[in-house]
Amino acid sequence: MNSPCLTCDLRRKPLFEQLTDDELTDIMHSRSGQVSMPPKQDIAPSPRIGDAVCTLIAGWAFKYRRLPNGSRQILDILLPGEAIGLEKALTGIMDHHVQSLTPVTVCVLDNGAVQDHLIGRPTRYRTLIRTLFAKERRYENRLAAIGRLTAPQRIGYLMLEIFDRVRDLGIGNGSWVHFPLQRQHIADSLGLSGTHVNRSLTELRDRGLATLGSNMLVIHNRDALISFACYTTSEPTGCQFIL
Amino acid sequence: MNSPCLTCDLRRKPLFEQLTDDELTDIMHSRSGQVSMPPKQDIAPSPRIGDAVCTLIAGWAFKYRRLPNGSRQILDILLPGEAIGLEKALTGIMDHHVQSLTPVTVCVLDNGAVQDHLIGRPTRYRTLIRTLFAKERRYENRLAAIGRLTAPQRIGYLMLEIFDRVRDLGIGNGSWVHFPLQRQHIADSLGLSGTHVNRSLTELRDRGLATLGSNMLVIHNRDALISFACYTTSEPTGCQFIL
DNA sequence: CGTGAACTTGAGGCCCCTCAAGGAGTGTGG
DNA sequence: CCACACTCCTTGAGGGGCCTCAAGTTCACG
Repeated sequence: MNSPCLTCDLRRKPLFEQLTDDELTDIMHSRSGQVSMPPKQDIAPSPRIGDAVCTLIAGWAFKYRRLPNGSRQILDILLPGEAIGLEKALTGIMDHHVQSLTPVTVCVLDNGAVQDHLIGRPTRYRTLIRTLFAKERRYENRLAAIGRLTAPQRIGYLMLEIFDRVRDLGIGNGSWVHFPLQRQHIADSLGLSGTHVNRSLTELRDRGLATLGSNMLVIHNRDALISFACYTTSEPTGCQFIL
Repeated sequence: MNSPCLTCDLRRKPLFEQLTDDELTDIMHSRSGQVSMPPKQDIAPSPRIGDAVCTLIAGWAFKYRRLPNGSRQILDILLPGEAIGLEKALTGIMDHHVQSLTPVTVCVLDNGAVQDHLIGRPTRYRTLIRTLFAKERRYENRLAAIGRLTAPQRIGYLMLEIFDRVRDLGIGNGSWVHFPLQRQHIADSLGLSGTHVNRSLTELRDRGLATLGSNMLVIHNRDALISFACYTTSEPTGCQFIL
């Protein structure tokens, strides 16, 4: 039951910090199970998982918040390897929801055990801090995009950001990637309306920059799209924290 | 020359982590000096400070980025106690500028010494992580505000956020605070134009919510403004990291 | 008193929103 | 096999929020 961590392919990817045997054993012991869910389900908080920490090991999800006026703001897209609810374990606060975008599988961990895991492991602290700084940069980029770019530019920015993150994970293939976000997800990520996202997508296609087909994104001219969307290409973060 | 840290009033404020004598001595030794600058000057990177880490000990500043199309996006307002350039020391990357908003004073530290300071001090690591999570929440709030609120709502949100941060620092006084942001600063923080900020300010005043006078913000009806601006009141973060 | 920066106010226009209806694809039940 | 429902995508029309450009006003400062 606790063996999967040792043979987990995801951890081995060069994007992530490579754990020592000691660390791996410790994580394994704090693992309480594995849960799979269909798309469009709230992962956290949820009846099945509560507000425990978990690691997304397969599938896509997104972090979002709902405003008093009913609208939804998507805060981040979550890819395999990302921790869900870590802030709940470490700071006691979790003021957003996480919903699955595709079928997902998560590893559920024990909150207290995660806190204990970090104690006495300064390397892990340092990696977590680097990862948090990287996320801060991503938020800053997003802020600049939403605040200062037009709709087609924002969409181009989102495309490039996701494209690069998928590529860094090592699951990209040339100039196209799997892209399970619907129009409304893009809209809620970028402060737009669903219908206008659609119009902007045709503009991106007509300009020969990128095409969004059925769950598939093709980038026709990366350099042109980068300059069109004012994209700041981010150098790989070194190693990313993973639980 | 190195004694000021021991008598520094800023560190004693309850908002910040209280350092042990050992930690304080260590910080003192990595201090290379103190610099004062007038408003509207770039603090980092700058000829006088380079890209060294420093702590803002008096005055207001802001973090910003300039886009290829010439526009400016303000990423965050910096208040006394905030570290400048910490990401440069810990991750090697610093892709924004910091400019003074009022006359400021910063304590300049040695980059390498700051890295060494953290090693072997898990409590400081933990505080830094909590502070980074808190900043992540602030960015998420800002993202939701810019993405999903109207101009007057966004401005109300910014007012409340700054008001609360100043109050948490212990330098607020009842229902008004010093507020050195100009129209254009507000605009560049919230993805608006300077002229429209002005129009929105008159709306906030006409609604009896808040008035922005010469470098002074008065909040007339806090509860009404909170509900108008969809503000999520943030519980104090416990203790904030300070160098 | 002249100068420059910031604030204020107006006019016109565009980007994006809202509302609405139709089309395409998919799963379900008869 | 087809009708039906449901979701998502697409396209259109109209309107409003915010932008841009521009001129006038206030204020600090030399």
